[in-house]
Amino acid sequence: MDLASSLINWYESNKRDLPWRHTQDPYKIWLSEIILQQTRVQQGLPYYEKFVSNFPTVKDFAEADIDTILHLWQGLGYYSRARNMHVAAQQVIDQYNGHFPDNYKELLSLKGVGNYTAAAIASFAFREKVATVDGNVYRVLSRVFNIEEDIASGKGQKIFTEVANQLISENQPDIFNQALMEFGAIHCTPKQPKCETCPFVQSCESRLHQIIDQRPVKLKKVKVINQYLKYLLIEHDGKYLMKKRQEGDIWAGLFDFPLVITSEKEQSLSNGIILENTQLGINTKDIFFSSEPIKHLLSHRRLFIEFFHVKLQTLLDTQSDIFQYRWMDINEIQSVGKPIILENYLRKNIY
DNA sequence: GAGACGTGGGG
DNA sequence: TCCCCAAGTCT
Repeated sequence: MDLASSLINWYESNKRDLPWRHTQDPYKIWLSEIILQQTRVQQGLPYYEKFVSNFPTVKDFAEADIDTILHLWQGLGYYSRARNMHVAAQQVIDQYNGHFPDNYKELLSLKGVGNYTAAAIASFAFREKVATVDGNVYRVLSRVFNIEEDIASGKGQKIFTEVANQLISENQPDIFNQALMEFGAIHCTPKQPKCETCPFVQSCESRLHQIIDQRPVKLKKVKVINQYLKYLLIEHDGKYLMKKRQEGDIWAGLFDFPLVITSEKEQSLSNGIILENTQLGINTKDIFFSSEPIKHLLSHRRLFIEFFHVKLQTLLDTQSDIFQYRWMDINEIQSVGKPIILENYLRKNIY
């Protein structure tokens, strides 16, 4: 039996029951694929349910307010996914008459839909014979065929895509794609793969050479930097000063408090630093409470965060609109998307 | 092509 | 505690 058939057999008796496997609706498949990018199934599941029930159709999604979408997305990370989805939904409405494009090539034109996601939608919703090449596929193929090429390189991506498209089932490309990824996700796992019960153990080349733990080859190492964030919770008349974060930085589109960022650990918060970073006329003597530092890890930064509570007796005489600041009460703050670190802190101390 | 972009889980 | 990672894409 060929690899594709064995894989599909394995899949039929081992697959997880996941909601997006019960639909052929390209919209719902698109939702699930974007949500699952760089995200575990367990973390993505509740978000999928939330989005499907809040926006049953791509039209509902396209017409929604981006702030509502980002609030629903809160806690999932990689917020550009949500912003890009909003654009893509509008593309579907405007350019495709409200119907998702039904082929790989056109799907690629949608914002936030790259090689992987276009292949996923094309094969799952329309049975197009195009391989989905994700992290699981890299891992499984690199092990079974002992492919040494760096998966982060352009050459590597080309090689793995070719191999996958060579293996893909003629009649069931959709099931094959699901099966290969599922096999990587729950059987040929990054750590402690279940080689004892693997249907391919006899022919797995990296297993034969005992170098499974060296596959796939991933050379790229992300550099992690330290940053020290000091948030100012400026309160007046039951409202707090916030602003929407702009494009080109983390948490773009989410709401945030004024903050001071330094790359070195500062001993104290001086008036000069506050003024320089926030342009607000806040004085350190207005601070009546400061929290213990909280460590928050991003994939590319180590954040050390402190919260400084400021109570204003009189309103700031700065022109806060110029800096796009606005006063928001607790209800408003709860209703918008915020970095998870803020949501956690507010829940514990303010809400 | 390298780097940026979040969060949570597991060893 | 630390490191790696989880259904990638954009700039």
